[in-house]
Amino acid sequence: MASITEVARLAGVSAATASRVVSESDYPVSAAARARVLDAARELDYVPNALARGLLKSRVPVVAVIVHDITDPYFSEVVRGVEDAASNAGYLVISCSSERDPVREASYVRLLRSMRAAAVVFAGSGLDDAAANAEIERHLAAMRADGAAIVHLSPHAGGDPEVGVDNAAGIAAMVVALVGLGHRRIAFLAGPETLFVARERLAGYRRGLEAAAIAYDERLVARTGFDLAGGALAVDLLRATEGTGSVTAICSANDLLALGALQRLAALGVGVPDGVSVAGFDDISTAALTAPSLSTVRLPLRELGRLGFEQADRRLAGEEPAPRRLATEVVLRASTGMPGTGLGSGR
Amino acid sequence: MASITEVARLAGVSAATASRVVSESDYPVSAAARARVLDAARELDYVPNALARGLLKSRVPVVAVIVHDITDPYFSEVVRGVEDAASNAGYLVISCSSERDPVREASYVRLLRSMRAAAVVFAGSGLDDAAANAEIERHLAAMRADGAAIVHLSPHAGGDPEVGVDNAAGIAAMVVALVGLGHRRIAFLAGPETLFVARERLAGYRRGLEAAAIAYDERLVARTGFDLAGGALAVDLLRATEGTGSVTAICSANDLLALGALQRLAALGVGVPDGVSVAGFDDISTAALTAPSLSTVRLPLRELGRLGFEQADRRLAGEEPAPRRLATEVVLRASTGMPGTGLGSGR
DNA sequence: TCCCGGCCAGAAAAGGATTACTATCGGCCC
DNA sequence: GGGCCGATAGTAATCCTTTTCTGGCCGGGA
Repeated sequence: MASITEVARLAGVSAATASRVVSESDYPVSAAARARVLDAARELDYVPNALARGLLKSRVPVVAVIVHDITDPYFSEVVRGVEDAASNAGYLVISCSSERDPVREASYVRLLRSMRAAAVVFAGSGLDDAAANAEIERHLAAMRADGAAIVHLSPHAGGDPEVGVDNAAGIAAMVVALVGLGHRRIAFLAGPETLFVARERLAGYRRGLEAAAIAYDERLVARTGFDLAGGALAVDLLRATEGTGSVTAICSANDLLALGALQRLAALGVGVPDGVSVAGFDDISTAALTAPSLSTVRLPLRELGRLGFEQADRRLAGEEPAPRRLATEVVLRASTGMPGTGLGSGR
Repeated sequence: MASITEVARLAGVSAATASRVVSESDYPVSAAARARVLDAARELDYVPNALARGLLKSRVPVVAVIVHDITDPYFSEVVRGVEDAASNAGYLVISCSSERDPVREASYVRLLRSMRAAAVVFAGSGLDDAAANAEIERHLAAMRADGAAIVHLSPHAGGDPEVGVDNAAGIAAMVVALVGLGHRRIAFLAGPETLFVARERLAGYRRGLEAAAIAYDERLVARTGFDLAGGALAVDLLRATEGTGSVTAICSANDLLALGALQRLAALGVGVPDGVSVAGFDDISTAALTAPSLSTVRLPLRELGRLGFEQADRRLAGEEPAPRRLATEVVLRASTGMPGTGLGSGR
């Protein structure tokens, strides 16, 4: 591969001049020299070495997105949003699936630090795990000191996200919508307690109940993993609990839980929504494809990613942009309806 | 951020010695010096600069995956497979959504070249677009000459993939399975003609018909985009064609097409499978979640990604691994059954 | 005529790590 | 005792680009 030196030699100028031309510096270069350099660069198929450049600038045009799992439609959508904005700005996007494993996450962040990534966007919620967060925070501090931008899209140990959605308000709105349909016994699939975002959503559930003057009943809250399997398990847990037969609606902290519940309910012969109504949260692309199609709360995921990059970009430019909070929207599809026969029905 | 020089100074040794310790070279270093260097590195929170290292080695521990769209479950699954294998080997994964736009793809490859990515894995099928492929090929040639590994997981302009599946055999097997259920009039949603993989799958459809001694009928083949919208459109196209009312099964070149068809058929009031049977291809995670759940051909997508990285890794190690072909498997779910009332039924 | 400012070109240093090469020292063989 | 070898340590070159600094040259003002 040709280097700037070879381009300079072919063009009959110094490396400095060649560099000024190809990197579009505003240092003045005569038109003649400029043309010769451009010709030489084309001739040699010159592509600048981003590593050499990065070594000097202590930053390489790469933004990383830390997700829990790239195959989760929630995260792939966010990553796509980051990528749309980032590629316009000439950045590449690294995606890291941490599987919610703090050790993996830490080793990713270390690698990103060693690569001098310009920015790190944390798409997933942080975990409440002090020991693990310590190492991550050490790396992040070093990166920040070095000029990198760190952006969170979900609540985390360090506080609120720079760009995010109002999770509590979103869930509360769904609870209110369910109440509007006539439901009074509404269960909640809460996901894991260690996840900050899950806590916010649980708080939203409580707030929604409060707004409807319905008493909070701990027995109606199922805490499981944040995925399909967790949703199925939650249904079983709920049904095994005393006093849940009269539940007519299940509100979920995310779509995957709701989808898992849907599958399990179908297997159990509980109709949806004529037995129980089921609502999700996130509006991942699959939600509209299931049968019955899933009522949920739409999060502008791609937009979230786009704004996440934009926030990072402005930070890199030395600005101090204000935090952003995006609006959510309740989307009622076929999985919710008037109160039915209840969770206790079916086989 | 501390450099190796500072570590060396604190340890009271030369940079060379410090480097030999932290990079685990097999050059002999006394136990005493080694311990002092390790202590100093820990003390200074030293993390080697991957750019400096990469500048020297002309390669950075990054593997890129070129996909059409990371939000397509097919691709996110493949990317995840690459990542699983790559992160074990200490690599980061860059994903690039080209949107099947050759210009975008070319600019991504250029960026990867400038970054000295160690490997590029093309997850999606190539497009038959000579002009666009020329620039890409120029960059790839330079990267290969520089020691990078290029791996394709789908057929492309340059020929067969290094790791891939037998698309034709997979589709043919599904056609045979449909024939086994009693179908004789089987339509095919082919996707775009310009996509190499779509051509292979169409060939598989013809081969399957041939095996069942059914004449190929061009009117039963719908060529559209490779996504949900394409599937819906294909149903409309088919229904607008003379002589398709008797079609009892729709075989699709990928799951997204089949899912789009499913949605459209539901809207049209054509039952599945009692009106027509619908079959997909790929077995993306959504396929099992729809209603009716989608019969399809399972591709080991994650495994494909894993092996793609492994192939790249072995190439980087100087080996010349043999191409791999992975087996596919017909998965019959609820969207297929005995021949029904036909595509012409419904509203 | 002399000096100064503007324009442009180039030399050289810096950024961080690796490695080929050189150097030192103790010990061993003849 | 001289020469040589093995084990370590260090020096310096190298990867490629950017940028600061120096300097040449030309035109214009005093």
